Amino acid sequence: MAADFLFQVFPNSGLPIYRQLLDQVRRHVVSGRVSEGDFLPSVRQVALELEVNPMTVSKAYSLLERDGVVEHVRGQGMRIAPRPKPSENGSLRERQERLLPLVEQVAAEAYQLHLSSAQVKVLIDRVFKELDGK
Amino acid sequence: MAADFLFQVFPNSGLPIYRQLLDQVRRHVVSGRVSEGDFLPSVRQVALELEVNPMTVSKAYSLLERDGVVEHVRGQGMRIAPRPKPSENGSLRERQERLLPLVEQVAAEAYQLHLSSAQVKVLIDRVFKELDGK
DNA sequence: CCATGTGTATTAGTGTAGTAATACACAGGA
DNA sequence: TCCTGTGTATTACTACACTAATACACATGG
Repeated sequence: MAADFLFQVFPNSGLPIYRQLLDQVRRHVVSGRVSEGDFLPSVRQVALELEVNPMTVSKAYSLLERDGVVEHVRGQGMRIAPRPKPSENGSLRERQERLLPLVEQVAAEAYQLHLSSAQVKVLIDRVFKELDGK
Repeated sequence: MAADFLFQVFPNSGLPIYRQLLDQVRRHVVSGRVSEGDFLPSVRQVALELEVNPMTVSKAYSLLERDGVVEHVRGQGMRIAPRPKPSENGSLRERQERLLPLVEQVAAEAYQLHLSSAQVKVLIDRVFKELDGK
């Protein structure tokens, strides 16, 4: 599948390495670059390629497992997990509540930037279209 | 004006004290609890009331000043700054770009939660209405 | 000019997040 | 069984975030 490598890190970016990896996997998932059932490159493989410690990669993978994005298969590695059905994730209302804090942060920042709710919604559409497109 | 005190901190909440204060000021501003020209309680006043170090309060105030939320008036304290005109904050496009990273984060999380862009936009409306209402 | 009010520069102490080195447990194929 | 491949528990080091104690600069009103 992926011809070139999935990861890239900037050690001096301020953002911790394990978090950079974690975010990149998430993005690869939503963008469809990796799909349910695919295996991520092994901890040591990533560690060698990026010249970081295996434990750092492991930390990213473990957190992804905790969040249900990947699943650990003994002796084989980390596999992209099936996306849970909506019902297993709580009711619509519960899921919206879970997203609320982030949305509040968006609203607060939008206020400072003099952006109306309509203008924010334009952004939402744009970003969602990006994701679906790929 | 404010009959009771503006601030409240939970030292063991995990969130640093200075950030709790900072966020509360921001919320007071967008909610209209404090308005342009109002003075915030002095560093020492807050420090006494909340039993924290004055420097901790000062840190929150300084960051708010850096972000243009308040302005330092020598000998008098921190005053809520006039909200900058949209034009001084960059073009519409620039301001939207500034908000983009947060929106992308929302989209990623919404994906995991099986929330459509329409469902996210409902949330946006709800939160914005909250703010305008006050 | 002194007393009292602002906020803050400087310095230091403490906890913890991030990273790394090592050794281990488990799975699968030769 | 042994070899090699998974991921990880444990431990330790280091940098930095957070907080605090102190002393200072500036403004204002008596």
